[in-house]
Amino acid sequence: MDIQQKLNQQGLRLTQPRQVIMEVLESTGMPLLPQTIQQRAHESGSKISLVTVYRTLELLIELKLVRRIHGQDGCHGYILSSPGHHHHIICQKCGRALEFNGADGIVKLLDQIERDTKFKIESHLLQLQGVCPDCQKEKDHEK
Amino acid sequence: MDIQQKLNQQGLRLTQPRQVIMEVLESTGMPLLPQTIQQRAHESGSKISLVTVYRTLELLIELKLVRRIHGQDGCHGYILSSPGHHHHIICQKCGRALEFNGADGIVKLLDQIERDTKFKIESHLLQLQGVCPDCQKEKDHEK
DNA sequence: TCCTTATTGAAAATCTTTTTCAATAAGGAT
DNA sequence: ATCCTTATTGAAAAAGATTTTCAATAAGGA
Repeated sequence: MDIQQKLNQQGLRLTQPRQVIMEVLESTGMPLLPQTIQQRAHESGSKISLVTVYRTLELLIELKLVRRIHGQDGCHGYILSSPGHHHHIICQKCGRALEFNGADGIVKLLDQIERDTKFKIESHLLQLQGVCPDCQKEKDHEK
Repeated sequence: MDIQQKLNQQGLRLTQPRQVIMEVLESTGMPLLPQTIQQRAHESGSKISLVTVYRTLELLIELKLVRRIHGQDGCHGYILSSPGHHHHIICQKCGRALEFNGADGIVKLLDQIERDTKFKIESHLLQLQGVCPDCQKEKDHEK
């Protein structure tokens, strides 16, 4: 089911701005701030109000097409997300993000924590920072 | 080394407002918003400017005495943190937070992810939500 | 092509966080 | 105990981020 259908299903419409915002997010593999999304849209020839960016992101999050990414400082970006449960690892150098699921490792970890803490775990937020393979190579060249 | 010493070490001072803010955080085991911290301080008889709350939190984070907690909505709270590396699990019912480290489970998980993604992992953000033992009991009573 | 109604954009409102600067208070020196 | 230096505070203002309002526009079914 594509986005068009997802929207129509709920009486919503696939509009120009919504398409453009999706394209901006698709063309970048990294978390973007609402401001940045607006800029990129402008650069590619579509003037979109910042208000619309906010509204669209909210919508896309509901549709599970986009996720919020948290920085240590609290400021957060938005990134396209494929369906299903997974997490993001973000490169400190180039900013690109990669999805991973690490499914069984996480399940084991959560089981262990449930035993240790006696909490019933309902949801988790896991986000990694590191250096991607490409940027590791560059680092080597510099030396 | 207590907070007094930590501060003096850097030419900083342990002031009334800083003490009060620490007390507020100590007396609650859950993440609080800056606003809420100010309110609690008022309630216990100390009028502190919101500006001071922000500044103090920033300082306490540098001193590793406090951590930021991220909500799904991006709005974040601040919570007291004991030294060392660990994470927080937050109860959805009562809001209380518990620290855990789950050290080896996490190390294994990160190793696995490094192998899978070829990223070099530098840091991670892990935060859990669930129901604490006490609130699980209450749930049973209701039934 | 028309019509209904979801959507957009501009401006204003709201909320959060940071900066500025004069007044205050911590804590070492006397 | 008192003085002095300077870190810290609070009030107001600035800056930034996000949301609301409302009239104008445009999607998509009839």
